[in-house]
Amino acid sequence: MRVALVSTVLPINQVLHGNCVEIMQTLPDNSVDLIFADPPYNLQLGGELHRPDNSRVDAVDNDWDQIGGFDEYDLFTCGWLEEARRVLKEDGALWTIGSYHNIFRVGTFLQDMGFWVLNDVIWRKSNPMPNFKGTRFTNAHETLIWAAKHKTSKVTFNYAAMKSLNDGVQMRSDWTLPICSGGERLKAGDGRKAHPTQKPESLLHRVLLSTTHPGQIVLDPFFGTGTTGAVARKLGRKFIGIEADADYVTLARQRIEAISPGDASALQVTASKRSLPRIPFGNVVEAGLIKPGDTLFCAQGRRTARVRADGSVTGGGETGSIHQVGAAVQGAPSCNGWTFWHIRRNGTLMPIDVLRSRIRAEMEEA
Amino acid sequence: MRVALVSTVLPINQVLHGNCVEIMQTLPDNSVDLIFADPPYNLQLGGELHRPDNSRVDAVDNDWDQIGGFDEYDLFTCGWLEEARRVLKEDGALWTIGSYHNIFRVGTFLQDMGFWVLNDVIWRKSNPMPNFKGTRFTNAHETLIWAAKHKTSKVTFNYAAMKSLNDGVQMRSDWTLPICSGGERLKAGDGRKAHPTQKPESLLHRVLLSTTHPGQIVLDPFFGTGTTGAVARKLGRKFIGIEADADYVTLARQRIEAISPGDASALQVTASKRSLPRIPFGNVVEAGLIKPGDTLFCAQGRRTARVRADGSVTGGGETGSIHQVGAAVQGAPSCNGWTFWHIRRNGTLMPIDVLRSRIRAEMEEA
DNA sequence: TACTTCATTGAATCCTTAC
DNA sequence: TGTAAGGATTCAATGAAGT
Repeated sequence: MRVALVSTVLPINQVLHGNCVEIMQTLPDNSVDLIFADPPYNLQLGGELHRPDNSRVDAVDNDWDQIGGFDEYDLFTCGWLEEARRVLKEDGALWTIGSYHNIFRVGTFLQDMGFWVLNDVIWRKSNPMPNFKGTRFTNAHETLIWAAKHKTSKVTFNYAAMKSLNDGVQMRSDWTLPICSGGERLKAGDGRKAHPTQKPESLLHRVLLSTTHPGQIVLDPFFGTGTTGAVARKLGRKFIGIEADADYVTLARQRIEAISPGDASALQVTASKRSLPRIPFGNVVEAGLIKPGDTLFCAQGRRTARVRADGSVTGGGETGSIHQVGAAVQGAPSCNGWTFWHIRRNGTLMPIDVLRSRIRAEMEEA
Repeated sequence: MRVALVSTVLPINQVLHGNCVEIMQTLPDNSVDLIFADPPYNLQLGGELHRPDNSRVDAVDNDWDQIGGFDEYDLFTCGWLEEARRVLKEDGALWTIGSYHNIFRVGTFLQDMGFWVLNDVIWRKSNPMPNFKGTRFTNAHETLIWAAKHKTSKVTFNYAAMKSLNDGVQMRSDWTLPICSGGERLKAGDGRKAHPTQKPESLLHRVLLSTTHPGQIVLDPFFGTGTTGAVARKLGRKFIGIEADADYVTLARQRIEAISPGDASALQVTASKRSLPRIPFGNVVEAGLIKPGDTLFCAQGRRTARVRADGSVTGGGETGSIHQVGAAVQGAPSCNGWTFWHIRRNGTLMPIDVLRSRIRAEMEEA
């Protein structure tokens, strides 16, 4: 048995040729930010599944063998998932994709291992292959699972960017995207499709844009012809690809080589407000934008509070922060004082958040 | 231990009160044509959740949904699935529904027991509850599994009826249907919803219409307030309902009693209006038709904006949607960005609406 | 009556940082 | 580790109330 040598230098932006479990064994613990895994679906095993002794798993087509088939598939799934989990950073997350042939099993093992499911996401194919025999519903979707390494992991989620990508409404758990075809579909030398299940770049675009920051490292243990790497390069993310098939490795390397990496300025996305620097309300008073003794109003002008020199306010018999008093006067469990309270300027009410924005802008100029 | 007495007469069109496993034990082998099961999802909710307007979300906090950890839930799942399988005819099929909390486990056990998955079907909710805290994708769907008792079972599938229901094109594995609300939603005496997870009749309509013939017997072991029975009666199918909660049993009996059987015409109201699908500008970026960093021009070429990876654009000192920035650079109150903005292709300017049309065309090709 | 506005609500594993 | 505090966060449908 081969002894894995753990490297200290990550093979960034490389396509590694070999068995994904063995190669992941050479990577250190807690080292990648995201994993995207598109494992074999246990449909056409295509020689990609092997038993621990390296004998090939034969295709099976009766009930008894089918259950045996699940056993083999389950072993295979646990194998790569365990290594993937070890390599993943504590605040990292994993995406995997599959169909009803395999996704229930992958999802169950994920949960049993302690991964924390954040969403299951449906890729609705706008142009799926029909069911030619008319015996079932058109199999028009695949299922992705987005899961954190732990329940407590602080994963990356670019909420505002997703909302922006969806014309200003919250992105849903079902994504309608066309399958990979046309010029995007890689062809082999004989003009036929190079890979049977090449994923569309639009799918990876959404995965990487939503759950990574530029510069973060994405590991794809079933790299195929390198869609993950191609999109990572376009979006300024780093990747590590692992692929067992030598032809695919060659194709993927050529494909990624030909892509000009996205420049940083074009990769700016809508930032979430949570990531902006925190401004205490006292700074607004200190800056003279509001004076001690000034009155704050709610949007309707019916509730009021009085500003004090230290940035606390008094209203409804309470004294405290703008948030605490805002919550108190409404009898609400919480309140964002920045948007709740207003000041009167030129006869109209203006949210005090405008003043915070002014201070933030001044900080930018410095 | 209680000894189950197996009856030879099926309790057709009855709502049985009790534990579903114990009651199924009184039913003979191979006796029902279809099973529809909506088991507890075992949601593990934290504390209270409030909407941005500070109103409290009325969550599912019923005892019956708290099964325990994965181990207990798995035992529970195996228990009802085994009995369900025994009671099912050899050519019968089972539907079950769930979310990512439980569906992977149910699906895995189904497969392990020898059920043969025919489709997983996605119920896309047209009006789901949003993710109020902006921490994940809107959980906008639930997953159904349709599985035959055996791989070789000759199950009922009304292909033509489904095609007709879908305006003459093959029914897909994703179904867009609204959640249960309005007059259909059963209310308790206090005017609040009687059951936290009542399913829409449109969903059961599609399930029963697609996979049963009139006169066949449908068993629902988690009957709740009886949606399965109500739709079965409307569609001329027979049902057996089992429900552990006495209040739900009473409500279900009243509900079904009030339905005139075979009155299917009342259900023909869910026909979908076909309007042009809304395409967010972000889809054009994801599809690679425009790249992050590309420049948009107005028709005269004098105003420009720069495209970002999340589908927002920057121009005239503003960042936002194509519509917002289009309005800003003109100093106009509003703007249709699809017709205002152009891209340069082969030396000429072309409205970006052309790219939207291209995406719509791909979606139509299905 | 027609239209607008506002309040309500739905299977939800729903915050983050500093002390 | 827990606690306290700042402050970020919603879409579609229904129905009642107001104009």
